[in-house]
Amino acid sequence: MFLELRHLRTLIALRDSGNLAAAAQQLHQTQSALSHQIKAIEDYYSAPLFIRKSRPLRFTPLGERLLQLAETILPAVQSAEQDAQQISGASQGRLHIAIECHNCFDWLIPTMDAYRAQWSRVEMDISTGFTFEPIPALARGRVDLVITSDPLDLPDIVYEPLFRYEALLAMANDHPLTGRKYIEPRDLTDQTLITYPVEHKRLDIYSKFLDPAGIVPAGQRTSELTVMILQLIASRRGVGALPNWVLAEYLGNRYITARPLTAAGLWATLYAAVRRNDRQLAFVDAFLQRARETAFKVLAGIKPAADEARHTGAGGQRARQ
Amino acid sequence: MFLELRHLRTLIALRDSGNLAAAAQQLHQTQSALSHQIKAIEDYYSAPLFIRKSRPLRFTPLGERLLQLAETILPAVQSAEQDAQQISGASQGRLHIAIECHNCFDWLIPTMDAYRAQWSRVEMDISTGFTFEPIPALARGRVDLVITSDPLDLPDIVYEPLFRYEALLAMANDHPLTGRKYIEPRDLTDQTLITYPVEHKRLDIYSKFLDPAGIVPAGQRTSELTVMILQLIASRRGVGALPNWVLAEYLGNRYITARPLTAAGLWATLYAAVRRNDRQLAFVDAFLQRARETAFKVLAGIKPAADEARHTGAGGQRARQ
DNA sequence: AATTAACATGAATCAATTTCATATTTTTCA
DNA sequence: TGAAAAATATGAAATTGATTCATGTTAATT
Repeated sequence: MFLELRHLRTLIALRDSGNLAAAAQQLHQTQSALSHQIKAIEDYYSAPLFIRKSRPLRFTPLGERLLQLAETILPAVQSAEQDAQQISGASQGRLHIAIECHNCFDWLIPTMDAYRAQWSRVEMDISTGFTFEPIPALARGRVDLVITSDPLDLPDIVYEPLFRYEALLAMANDHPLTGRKYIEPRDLTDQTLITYPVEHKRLDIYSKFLDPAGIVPAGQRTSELTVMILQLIASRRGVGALPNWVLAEYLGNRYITARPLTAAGLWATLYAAVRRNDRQLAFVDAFLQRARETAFKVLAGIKPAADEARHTGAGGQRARQ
Repeated sequence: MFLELRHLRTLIALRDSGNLAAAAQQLHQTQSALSHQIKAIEDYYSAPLFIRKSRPLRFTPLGERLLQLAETILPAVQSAEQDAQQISGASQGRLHIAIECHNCFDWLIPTMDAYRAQWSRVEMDISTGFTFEPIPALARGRVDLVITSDPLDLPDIVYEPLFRYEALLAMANDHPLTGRKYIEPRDLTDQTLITYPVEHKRLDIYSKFLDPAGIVPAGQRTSELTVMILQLIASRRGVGALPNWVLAEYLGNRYITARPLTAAGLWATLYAAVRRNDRQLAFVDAFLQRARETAFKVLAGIKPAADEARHTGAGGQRARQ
């Protein structure tokens, strides 16, 4: 009568990821939040849930028992929630999505396909938010969900984190910079940078990497299409910063190599912005889950290669907007 | 990912008790709280959980599905929590209980027996709080739990509701007032009232029934012992106000009859007072659960007779302290 | 021993839940 | 059918609870 599902979900995440900080990230919360939460359980039982020293983290018998409960129960909850959504009539609704990222299609299309299978009565539509301001449009009800990586604070708009990604510098396989473990701003002084054709300040590689160091690359070139950018990079016309999930499938073939920007890496979070009231609707919530799930699968494929080998992105503690 | 156990517990209570207000009472919350909570679920699924018209309340398929989830899951949670308590080492602790009610033994002893079976390492003790002020003693750490029916507001002391009970006027079987459906203050002007020997203001029959009406009974007599009071009543020495749960077993034999005080009945809530910090300890929490459970069983036996036949105690909305 | 990673903690903030007070709807009964 | 009673709903305020922020402490690593 004390436990809540939230606690059980935390335990699962903790087991899956092996340490508090990583679990917190998986749940889009801070390490502190989980620490407090676990402490609450431990205080309640006056006993520890896991052994702090020792990695990979080991659970105590108490922890194991609750974990076991989580394992038996959470799937039942999930399937009940699915049934409930189905029963409640694949309730109709509208989900007009605006995207602010050129390459989100990679995971968005699969997400929408999977989503549509369950929510056939929800009317979906995508528009690219390059010709209008998506967030104000969201506030005004013109669109219902905006995918963006920089939250703009407006009343009644909330930002649900979808996943974190890392921008990597992609270059031809035989490019001199492939020798580096990671790239520093001054490495780009004599390079041509290939980007999407959007405002300067909207490109993280400028706003978070080059500009702070006062570096300007030798040349710039733009393209609307991700595949085109990759073509240009492969054919040695320049280098470009792209999200790890985009590069995932291209790193397989031997034309392109990617390196982190900065030792710590250049990380960002992708959010789904929705109106505050819509957040608590099943058909919206389900979309968010699908998106996270799809993205997770895409990213899981590249984890060992691009991510876990290095720092885990120690960065700040910020979790949501 | 939206549901919490809290929601499921509400659904079960709702099914068990057939209407919102009763469910709320069972959960020691207000009707309003449950209404809001259910609305939240319904908003989420954009579909109703139960059909409002029609009593006994009927669930929709959506409601049924979630109810089914609750039924499969909650027992698992309960047994896991029990195991967890066991594992966590039947953690030792101290539970010195002070009671402010003369007749609480009726359910307290069974409660303690059941409790001790699970929590053998918890050191228990009872003292009657008639020679000292129990709540200050609790604050000072002299005792750990106080059973009382009138909360005294102190910082760091919280009151956990155990159950509601009704004070009934007990009288000999052939007493003239047995003719009444319920008793009014002036009915007692020519009666002798038998009470426990405690302060006038601590007796609800005075503070909430006779005093407001400005009535003084013809005589008064006191006794420490519940059985003695019952003896006196049965032998026509007077009448006395006793909680419904005390009378439950004595109404069986044909010596005593009980009637509500006032058409609405004279209701009160029995609380367990604990230090704020202690509330979130498993061994304390477990005691509260046991107490409620035991009390529930005792009261269940008399429900149809003394309670449900009349008003359900429409009274206020207040749920906890 | 110094450095870094991992976890803990107190205070402040933010969000969610609950209550209070009252309105609305439904049911019952004369 | 209308009045009274019962049941449920609702908005705003208050309370409680959870999360973050900023930083401290402990454990692991080089």
